Amino acid sequence: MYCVNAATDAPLLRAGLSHQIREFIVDGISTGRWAPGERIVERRIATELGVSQGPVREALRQLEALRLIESLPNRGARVRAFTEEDLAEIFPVRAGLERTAVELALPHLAGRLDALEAQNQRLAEAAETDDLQAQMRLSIDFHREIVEAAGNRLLISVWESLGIELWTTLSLRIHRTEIYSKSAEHAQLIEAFRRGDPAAPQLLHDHVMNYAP
Amino acid sequence: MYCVNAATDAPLLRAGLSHQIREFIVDGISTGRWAPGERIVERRIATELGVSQGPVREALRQLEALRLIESLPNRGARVRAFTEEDLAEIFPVRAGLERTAVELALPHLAGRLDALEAQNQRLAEAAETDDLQAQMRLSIDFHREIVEAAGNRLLISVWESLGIELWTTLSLRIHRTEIYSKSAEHAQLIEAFRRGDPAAPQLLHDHVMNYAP
DNA sequence: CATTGATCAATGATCGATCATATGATTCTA
DNA sequence: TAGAATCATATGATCGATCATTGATCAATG
Repeated sequence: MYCVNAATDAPLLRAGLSHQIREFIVDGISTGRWAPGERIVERRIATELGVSQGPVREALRQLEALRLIESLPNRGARVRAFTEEDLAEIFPVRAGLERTAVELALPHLAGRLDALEAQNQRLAEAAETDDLQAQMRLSIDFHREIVEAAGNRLLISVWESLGIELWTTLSLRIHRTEIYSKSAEHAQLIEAFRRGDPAAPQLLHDHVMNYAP
Repeated sequence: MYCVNAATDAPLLRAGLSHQIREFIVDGISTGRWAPGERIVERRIATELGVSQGPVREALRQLEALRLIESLPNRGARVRAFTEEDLAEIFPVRAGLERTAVELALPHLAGRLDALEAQNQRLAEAAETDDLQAQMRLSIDFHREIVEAAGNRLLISVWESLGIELWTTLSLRIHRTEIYSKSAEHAQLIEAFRRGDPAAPQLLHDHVMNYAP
């Protein structure tokens, strides 16, 4: 059993319908189909994708959690106007969370250094190519590895909820911002972790803030 | 137009149905109607409240975001088993966010000191009573005031998403944990803010961590 | 006896239709 | 004609019903 996207005829497997609808809308936003501030009408999407209103609603709620859209009771959803400011707000929060992550992880980060170095190696290799998307993903993976090393599930889930990858992608497409994925900086961080440097949390914090616009 | 809770006959206004259902479930969890680990069946609640499945689903998704329940695709939702560990995980995250908040707020926190002192005054007064719930709420309000002073909307929303009030209430009811709402400590913090003490962020961080179990 | 496959009940996921509200157009009144 | 009242339309919110997946039960098989 499957659905068909009326526009592209691409078959969509049933499992995780709202998930797929979410991807569809994200794509529509990042390609500019829906301009910032524009309304997103549940039923219109439902009709277009050949699904019903329910899954679309769920998708919109998920996008609201990612701060990609705003919605008011009885008045529907609209695409947020991502200003530079919106983007800038992410960095202090992310930096603060990752600083905490290192504080928590430092005791048992020693056993994870291999994974971090492997990660960073891949980033260094990708830096040779011009696949920005891949560089970004690898760079984020490096940070994710650290956050996971903290062993605090809430911290991970809060960090993931920032939707860093998504927002960075949008920022690339919409604001044409630069990406700096300096594996050299990451190497320095790894060294700090290795020697259990008490300044390591702050080092990572500042490293993140350096990305900020 | 209204619905009636079949159990209590309390009329529920239509507006914000999923909101009210959420409160109903939260209440059921905190009073032990649903034990930790127990399944929460969408249709059973829907029938009991005389509503349909949709709003119940939405309520459950909200509770999932608050980490009060867990749910798996096609397998429904169950009450999380809030261990001491779950509770403990909140504190480092909260402490990290509030440290960041002070870092951001410090420059323009001077103008907000009055509000903070008023807040803390109310807490001091409530400490005379034995209304723990009120003390907790006031204590949290003090911290919220600081987070809001940072002027970073994302930070606020992430901090709010921790559901500190809810979790503290549950912790009170389930684990019978103590609450320390030391307005004296808050007064010290205010002093640090007043003199723009660069250690203020860390002071708040440590203050929060002192609450941790 | 353990394993596999079929069957079935429970229930989450989805659907199509209806209800209710917000917004804008239209009419009415002073 | 300005402002209030009324109506029409679009659409979010909710409903009742159906589809599909899961997990349990149990028979058949090796």
